[in-house]
Amino acid sequence: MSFTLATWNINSVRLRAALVSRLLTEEAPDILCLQECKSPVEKIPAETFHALGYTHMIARGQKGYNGVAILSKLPIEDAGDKDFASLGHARHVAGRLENGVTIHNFYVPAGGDVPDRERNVKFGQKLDYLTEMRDWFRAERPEKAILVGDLNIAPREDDVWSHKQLLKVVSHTPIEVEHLGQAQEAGDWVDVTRAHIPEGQLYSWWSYRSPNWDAADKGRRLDHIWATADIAGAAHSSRVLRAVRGWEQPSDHAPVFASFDL
DNA sequence: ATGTCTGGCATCGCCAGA
Repeated sequence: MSFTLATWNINSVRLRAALVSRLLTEEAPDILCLQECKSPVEKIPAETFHALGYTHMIARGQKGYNGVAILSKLPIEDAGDKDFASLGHARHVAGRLENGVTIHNFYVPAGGDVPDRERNVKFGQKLDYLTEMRDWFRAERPEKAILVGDLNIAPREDDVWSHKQLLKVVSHTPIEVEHLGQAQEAGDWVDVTRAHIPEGQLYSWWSYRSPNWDAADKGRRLDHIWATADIAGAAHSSRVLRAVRGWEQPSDHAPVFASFDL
């Protein structure tokens, strides 16, 4: 069984339903995982995606913030969700394909502006969220699983436009990178994107606040595709669709793709 | 500090979150 999977922080699935349709039409991934849908599940334009062949949707939503969804051409069953750090947020949902592969779709908390949990509650929540992910993976020992999403951390020096200038900026601080690394290690997760693209600067997000995002290229790789070690070797063809960041009224994130031959 | 977006509403201008 072969399939192509994509992950994309859409920053409002209702406002950008036409962009989702365009990606589904032009790139036709078998599975698209969305984050920041910012919509209750019942208001996601599922019929629009259904008409394009995405007849399955598993989603968790809330009013205004967060929200994750998995759109699929392939049959997929709901495999539950977790509310790490007990935030009461819709930040995770899992689906299981007929071949037994589980897909986890995550939206890790952004963590606010100040990288100090004593002064910024949101930063502490982000670290707690990652710690609870780690503990869950330690207990669960996931197999035949894929984890995607906006993890809101750019772990490597070449995942940001300036390692030095971002060391104290939330998303690239050493403590966040350490927490993410522990969660990754606990689940024996392979960073599929970097396994395929090991060299060079690679980003999936460019701030709305920076004009000329393309020329300035002050990006960060916040969006990830991981796979457990048992199936990571079946992955190939990873890529970031940078051009999507240049579409009209875009999300500030570009979609990340990978294919699997299982 | 600034920049730019989003959804929500004690809504038509502001706020929080990112």
